[in-house]
Amino acid sequence: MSIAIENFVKAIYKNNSNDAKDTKPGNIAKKLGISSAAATDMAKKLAVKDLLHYQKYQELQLTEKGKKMALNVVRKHRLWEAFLFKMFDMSLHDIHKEAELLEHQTSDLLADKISAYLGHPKFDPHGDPIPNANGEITTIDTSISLANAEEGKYYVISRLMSDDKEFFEFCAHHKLKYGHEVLVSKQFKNNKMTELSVENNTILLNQDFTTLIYVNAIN
Amino acid sequence: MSIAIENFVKAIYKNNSNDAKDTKPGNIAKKLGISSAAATDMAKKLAVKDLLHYQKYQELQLTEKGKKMALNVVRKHRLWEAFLFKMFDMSLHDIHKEAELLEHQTSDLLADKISAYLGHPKFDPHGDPIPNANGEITTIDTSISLANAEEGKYYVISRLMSDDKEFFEFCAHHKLKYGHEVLVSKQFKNNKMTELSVENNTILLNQDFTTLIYVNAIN
DNA sequence: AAAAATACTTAAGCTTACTTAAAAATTAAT
DNA sequence: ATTAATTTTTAAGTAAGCTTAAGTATTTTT
Repeated sequence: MSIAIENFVKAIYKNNSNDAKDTKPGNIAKKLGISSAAATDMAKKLAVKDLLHYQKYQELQLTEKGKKMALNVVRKHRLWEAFLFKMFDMSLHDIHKEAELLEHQTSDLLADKISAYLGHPKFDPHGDPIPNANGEITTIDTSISLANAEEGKYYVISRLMSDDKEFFEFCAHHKLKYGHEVLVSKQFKNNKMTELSVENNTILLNQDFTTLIYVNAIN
Repeated sequence: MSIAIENFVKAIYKNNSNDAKDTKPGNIAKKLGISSAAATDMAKKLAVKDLLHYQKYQELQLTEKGKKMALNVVRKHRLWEAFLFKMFDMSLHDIHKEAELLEHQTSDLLADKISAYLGHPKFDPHGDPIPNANGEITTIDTSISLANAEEGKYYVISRLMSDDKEFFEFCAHHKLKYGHEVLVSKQFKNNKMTELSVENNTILLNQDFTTLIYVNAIN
């Protein structure tokens, strides 16, 4: 299957699993940076290949086959992220960009070798779960976004859900990294802002960022 | 530049540097597994991009720009080979196949990281020289093919010049590996065959293989 | 519930990277 | 040095993956 197809199927998968779920061609097109006409075309083509269900004007839905393909690509992406992160001193954003390319040119064999070398990790450096060789995600995500965190509580960062360069630069600069501890010092509910304490520094985040950072409470 | 272009330019480069030098479209086409019509088309296109010189019915010649592109791809290929060879337990042929794909999806940045991690190696696991970041090969190859080796002399294997699966399986099975020592016990000049002694075993090679294995004399 | 805005689909067309089949040039052979 | 064989080129055509523009359906707004 082509890179375009893999990316299309992956975009639908990520759209379903992440935020809300407008999986109509237009929204997928936006994520992929193509026209919605192209997305409609592709959707029809993939329906014939039994990778998704397509009905005019309806949401796109991956078939089991499509979901499996998406998870296989996601697996390779996240394994590359984990591997590059361990091996080389590169920014999270650079690692993401490399993984975005390498994921399509990696045999299942090599993916398994990487996974074994890393000790079959369950999460990548963003905290995203890594599907196993069968395309299954066995971990349960109990984390919540910072936007929904409770004032006065301590949390551990479990996920940085983005692929935006500026976001990662911000996070790196303010020590907002996977596994780090933060105190939610204040929630400004009306203004949808969150005040954090990280290693003696105070940071004020707006909703654009608080919805991208997921955390687990320390009990 | 596309994968097709990178592979085309690489094929010309390898054809020039390796064996003789029929670099007419038909021969390049054969190496790439495409029709010669397609190769002629591509040659014309690349001439416009100043990657090679094209004149009807003449040999294709890379420009400086084309050579640089080829060497950049070759560098990435050989770095991946060296890297995968070091990290994972995979056959030389499998490593070659992975590198063939990864070479086109690797940023210069990542290539440099891999090179640095490996201590800027000068050779890959086949003994092929690795161009530096400027596309220069600084090593001098003094090796000769087994076909031209002298009877009764000891040699060290310096290059396995192929990408054929059976060839590598044969080499692996008979301990014909980069850096290993061999004794050329007999040259059957009329039959173009070479008898080797490798770790107490005797092997008889025909010309198909002796021209692919390069060695350096032990003085 | 009708009008306006938005979004999806269709249609036509483009580029890349191929193909096959025929025509033209080169190379090899007698 | 012709003829024959081979190879290269040209020409026409295909499929993938896009584009823009126009048409049509769906949503949203009032």
